[in-house]
Amino acid sequence: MTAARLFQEKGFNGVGLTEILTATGVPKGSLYHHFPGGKPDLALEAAELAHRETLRIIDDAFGSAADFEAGAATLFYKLAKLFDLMGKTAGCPISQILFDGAEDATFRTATARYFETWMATIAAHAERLGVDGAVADAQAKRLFLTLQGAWTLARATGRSDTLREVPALLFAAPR
Amino acid sequence: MTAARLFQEKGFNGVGLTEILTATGVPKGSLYHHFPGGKPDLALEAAELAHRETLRIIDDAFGSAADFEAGAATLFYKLAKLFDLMGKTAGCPISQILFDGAEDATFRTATARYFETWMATIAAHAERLGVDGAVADAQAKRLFLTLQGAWTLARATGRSDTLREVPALLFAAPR
Amino acid sequence: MTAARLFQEKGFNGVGLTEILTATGVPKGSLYHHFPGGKPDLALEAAELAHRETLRIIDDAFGSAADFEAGAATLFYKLAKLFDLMGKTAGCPISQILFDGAEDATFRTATARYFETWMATIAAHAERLGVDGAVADAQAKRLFLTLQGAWTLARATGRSDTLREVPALLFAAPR
Amino acid sequence: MTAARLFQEKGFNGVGLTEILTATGVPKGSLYHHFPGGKPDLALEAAELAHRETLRIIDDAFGSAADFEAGAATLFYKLAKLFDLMGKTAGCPISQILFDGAEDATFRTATARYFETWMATIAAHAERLGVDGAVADAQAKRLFLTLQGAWTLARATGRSDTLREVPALLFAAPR
DNA sequence: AATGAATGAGCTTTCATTCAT
DNA sequence: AATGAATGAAAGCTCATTCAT
Repeated sequence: MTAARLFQEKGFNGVGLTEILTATGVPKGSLYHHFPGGKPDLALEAAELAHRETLRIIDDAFGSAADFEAGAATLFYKLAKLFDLMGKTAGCPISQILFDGAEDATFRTATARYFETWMATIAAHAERLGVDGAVADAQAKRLFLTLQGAWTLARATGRSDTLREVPALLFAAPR
Repeated sequence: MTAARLFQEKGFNGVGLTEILTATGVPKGSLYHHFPGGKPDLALEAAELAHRETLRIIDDAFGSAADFEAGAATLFYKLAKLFDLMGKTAGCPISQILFDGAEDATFRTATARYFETWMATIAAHAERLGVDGAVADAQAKRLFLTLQGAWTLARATGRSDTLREVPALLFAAPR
Repeated sequence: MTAARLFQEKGFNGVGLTEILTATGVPKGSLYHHFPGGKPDLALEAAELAHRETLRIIDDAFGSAADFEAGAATLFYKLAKLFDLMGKTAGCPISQILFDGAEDATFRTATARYFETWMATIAAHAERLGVDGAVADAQAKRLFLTLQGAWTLARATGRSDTLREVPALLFAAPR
Repeated sequence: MTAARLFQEKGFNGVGLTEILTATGVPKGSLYHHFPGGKPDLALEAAELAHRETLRIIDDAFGSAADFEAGAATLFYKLAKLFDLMGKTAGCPISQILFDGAEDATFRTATARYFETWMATIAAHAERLGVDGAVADAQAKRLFLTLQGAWTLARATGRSDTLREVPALLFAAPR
């Protein structure tokens, strides 16, 4: 959906309903038929969409991977490519869509749920690829947190390589 | 400044100038004398303030530390405490203040500059504490990216422990 | 009908079609089959309903009365009770339904017709109960005007006694 | 004020802010400077204005009167003239302005206060003109209620004579 | 230098109504 | 005959900014 993309670029408060409506060609009155809750409702659905797309990307990356490290590398490459495609200005869709107004509890809990699903999915892939149970959870969390950070930094610098360099940082770097 | 705090909680687009003015008691017309550029100008200054405060926290944490790991632990504890103090709803001040509208290049470059300063500062502390050159840079970047991610996740979950658990994740977790 | 009641409480412009439809369970599209003229049409019918109900109350009150004064007393007591039942917030149904927008001539003439019917009916009861012709008309008009006024005042004060006190005012008060 | 007049003609819900703004030439943003509470605030002030004007008319009518009946006659003549001047479509300003949404307690209590002031003022004039205490109160109330009713009926019929005929009804009519 | 008043474009949302099925 | 989807005009209100003082 176009709305998801606009939110992802400018954040929940950064996009106006009029802007979305114009961009999509949808007439003004129609929106409240499909999203009776208005803008928050629309954002929630856009987030759900972005969430599912992200899950798909995670599964694609790890699904065909030989091991966890290879899967992670693929994942960051895919995200970097997407980042470039979207104009080097979009961040993590979920935080962008749901996080300007952290005062809204619905938004916060939805965000938490999505993030936890991502971590759980990554952990599941790790286990499937031979990583030991508890280690898998830690690895998944580490990967997720770094991913969030790298997304933010990439947005600031405008460099998608910020994302591509993460796997090396995670697995090759000495401690 | 109060403005910095409001921005940090609700993001650049999430706060209205009126809200800030009311909260600070500053009269409406005055703002444009001190910040001729208007809201962006104010945000830039609030960000600068938040940046310096963050630097101070980093220096405090590592300044009195026995080694890099201990410094990192202290840093995350300090941030967690701050997070609780601010109502479990604030995120990284820089991204909150400058990042709704990544379309603004001034905002983006300022953000990048701040982030790089943080990483460089952390790296310098690492070296001072005995971490080898290239390794120090990688460690600093890893710490920064994870910090960003953890801040975001903490905001979503409302749990400051998300931040406190990071050091264990970074240094104790097997790979 | 539920619509009549909503109009009576909030006035023609104070109620939305959606609100009425929701309250009645009638599907959105159906309305224009039964009321091709839309909202005004519905209001007209609601007014007709309220009118007939009012007539019934008038007839009930005077029908079993020993004399005109007794009938009037009963009438005001009935209306006071109804007023309490409706939440102390409803006024004369006809003015509420048809009178926000006096610009509509159809509404105005309908209102005039209803009011005149009420006065004529009361006058007829008066004559039947022994009041002399011309006097009956004056009495009926006086009663009607005071009734309107008392309804309005009752709405403002939220006191149904405002209505109950009218008969004493009309018949016992010295001049 | 123009706003008062528009409200008086169409009721609180019957007038749009835009309509008022256009009619007065006042720009959109200005309104909320002078009336921070928005439309209700504006309505409250318009009502206050109308209230004072009404008081003035009452005082004018009774001030130069030889006795209470003469004062009442003058009052109704003045109101009838005003009614014609305003296009035979305006009703009691207070009920028109504050009464669509009787759900608003502020509106209701303001209305009650105004009405009681009117009655008290009329009663005071009555006493001054020689009417006995308790009788004066009853007379004032009777006059007020009938006035309200007549205003409504005049609006429905479009005949200002409805108002002019009230004094005869009140004082000459046999009982 | 400092400010409260003023501004109009824009905000999200609701409205009464029409239409394709 | 009956209806949920669709519609754009208008609703009330807030916005960041400018200006006369």
